Amino acid sequence: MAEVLRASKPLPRAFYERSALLVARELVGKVLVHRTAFGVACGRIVETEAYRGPKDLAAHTANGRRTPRNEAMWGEAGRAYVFQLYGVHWAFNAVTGFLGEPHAVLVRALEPVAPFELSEARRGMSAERRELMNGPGKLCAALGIGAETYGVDLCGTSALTIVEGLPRARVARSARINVAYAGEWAKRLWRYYEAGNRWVSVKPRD
DNA sequence: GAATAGATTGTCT
DNA sequence: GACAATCTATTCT
Repeated sequence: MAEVLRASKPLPRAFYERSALLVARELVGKVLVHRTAFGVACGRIVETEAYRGPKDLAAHTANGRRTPRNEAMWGEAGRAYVFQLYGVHWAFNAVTGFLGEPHAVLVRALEPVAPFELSEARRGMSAERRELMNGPGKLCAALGIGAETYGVDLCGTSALTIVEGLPRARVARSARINVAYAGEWAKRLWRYYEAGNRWVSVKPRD
């Protein structure tokens, strides 16, 4: 896998300049990579969710809301939208669509990819554990994603990128997680995950 | 494996 | 002041 990563280039901007639903589906199987002074940590994307403001009431950009926090969602596709919730956990999104279209894809779970050392140290557990990066907050902790990566360009030479991954199994879909407040929008099947993958966060009940 | 409760703080109204 | 695109420990089956 390490060789695969070295040979892989970041996904081009054109990849992100499409419907969030399409990008969410196609991100499954790709590999998220973060290089820092401490080393490299990465994971294969196995679960995503699409957020499509201003109509989508589950999105931070619902009803055209635009604040310092969600500014990145209004910007260029292919950049990172990182936010903190519950004051402690970080979550990572890839901005999608065209300029002025505040859409993004939340990465909800990763399958560990070697080298594991840095992720294991950051999470204080072995890569054998299902909990290493099977949730939005957990994967950000494992990869060291935080305030410093806000708005970073995923398509350039940044420390944070997404590269072509390994073949994937069937991609299944379900309703998004923890967005009950969005009413009818919460029922949309905008969560995508690799069928049968043990690293998916919440067990699908489809 | 599944369900439940409590933690905890930045962000926006 | 209310709430949040969550996590962890705990308590069950």
